[in-house]
Amino acid sequence: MQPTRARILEAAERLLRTIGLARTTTKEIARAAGCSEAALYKHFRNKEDIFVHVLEERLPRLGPLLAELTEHPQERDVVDNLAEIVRRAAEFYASSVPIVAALYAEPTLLQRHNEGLREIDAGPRRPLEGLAAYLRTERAAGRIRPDADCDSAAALLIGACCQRAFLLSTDENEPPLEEFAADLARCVLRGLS
Amino acid sequence: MQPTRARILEAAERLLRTIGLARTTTKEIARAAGCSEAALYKHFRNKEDIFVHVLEERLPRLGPLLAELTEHPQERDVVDNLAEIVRRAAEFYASSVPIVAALYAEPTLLQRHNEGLREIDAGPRRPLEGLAAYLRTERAAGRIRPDADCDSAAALLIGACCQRAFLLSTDENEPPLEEFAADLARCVLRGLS
DNA sequence: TGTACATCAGTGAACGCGCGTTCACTGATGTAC
DNA sequence: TGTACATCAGTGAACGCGCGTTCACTGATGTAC
Repeated sequence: MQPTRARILEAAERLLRTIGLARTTTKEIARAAGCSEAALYKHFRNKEDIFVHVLEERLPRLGPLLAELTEHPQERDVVDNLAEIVRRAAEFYASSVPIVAALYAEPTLLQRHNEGLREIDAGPRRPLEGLAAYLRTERAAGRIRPDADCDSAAALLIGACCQRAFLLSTDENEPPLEEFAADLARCVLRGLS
Repeated sequence: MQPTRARILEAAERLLRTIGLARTTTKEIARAAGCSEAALYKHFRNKEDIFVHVLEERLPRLGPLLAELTEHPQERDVVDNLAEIVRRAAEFYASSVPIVAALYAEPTLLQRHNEGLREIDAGPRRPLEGLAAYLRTERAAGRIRPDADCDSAAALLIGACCQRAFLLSTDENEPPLEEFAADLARCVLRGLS
C-alpha cells in the first residue's frame, strides 16, 4: 500500500478528472484515498494546498520531452520529426487540459498555478518556444525554407493540439492521433498555395 | 434602468469573467444586479438555470459571422480572407474561453452546455467546419492548390486562435491581433518547405 | 532487558460558516362591474 | 368614477445542509538510560 500522502494526491487527481473541481470536496478525497478527512491536514495545510500539489507533482511536463526529442533532429525527415512532436504535444494537452481548464473557475488558483510554472521555467508558452526553437535549427540547417516563419508555424501546430484536447473531452469523434499528427505536419510543411 | 432579468444575466456574466464560477454565488449575483437573492428565483428556477441562460444568451456566436464573411470570397485575396477569419475567430475565443473553460470544474454543466449548442447547430467543431468549407470553395475556385488539406489547415488556424485565448488570459504579452492574424494566414498559405 | 517518555500518523466527532433556497409578506398595477 | 379583488415582481428573514477545518484523543514506533 502506498503511503497516505501519495494516495491523497492520486485520489484528488482522479476526482478532478472525473467529478470535477467543484465537486471534489475534502470528504470525497478522504473517502477515495481511504483515510479520514482529518488525515488530509496532517499532510497538507488546507484543501487548496492539495490541489496545488496535484498540479505540481502529478501533471505531465512537455518541455523536457520536446528538448529530448529535438536533440538529434537530423536523424529523421522534418515531416517525421514534426509529426512526432505533434503526437506528444497532443497527448500532453489531452491529459492536462481537463484539469487546468477547470482552474478558470477559481482565478486565484489559476494565477498561483501559472506563477508556479513560471518559476520552474515551464509556463504555457513553453511548448510554443520549444517547437519554434526546433524549427529554427532546421531552418539553420537548410532543411526548411530560409524565410520560414518559425513562430507562426509553432503557434499553428501547438494550437491545433491544444484545441484537440477540448474537442476530445466533449466526446466528438476526433480522427485518431496518428492520422491527426501526420496530416498537420504535412499540411504545415506544404502550405495551401 | 434595464429590467431585472437582464440585469441579473449581465451581473452573472460579469462575475463569471472577474471572480470566476466558483465564487459567483447567489448573494454576489443579487448584489451586483441590485436586487434581492429571492428575486433571482422569480426569473430563474435555480442558480444553475442562471448560468445556463448566461451561456445561451450572452456568449458570442462565431458560426453566423463566418458564414457572412465567406459569402463573397472572390472579392479579396485568399490571404486577406484568411487573416480576417483568423481575426474574428481569435476575438471569439478570447471572449468565450474564460467562461467556457471554467465549466470543466462542473462537468454536468459543461455537458448540458454542449448539448444545448448541438441543438442549435453550434457545437465546438462549428468554427472548424466553417473555415474548412470556406477553404474548399477556394480550392474549387482554383485559388489554392487542388490537393490542399482543407480540414488540417482549418485545425491549424482555429487551433492557434483557441490557444491564443488561453495565453492572453495569463497575461503573457501576446503579439497584437492584426500581426497575429496576418502572420498565421501567410504561414499556412506558403508552408515551411 | 525493562521502563518511562517523546513523537507522530491517523481518527471520530464536533465546530461555525456560507451557501442555495423558501417562506410569508408588501405594494404597485391591472381589471371587473 | 369608485370599489373590490387578482396578479405579480420583489423583499427580509429564516431555513437546513454540506462544506472546510479543528479538537482531544489513540496507538504504534523510536529512544534514553
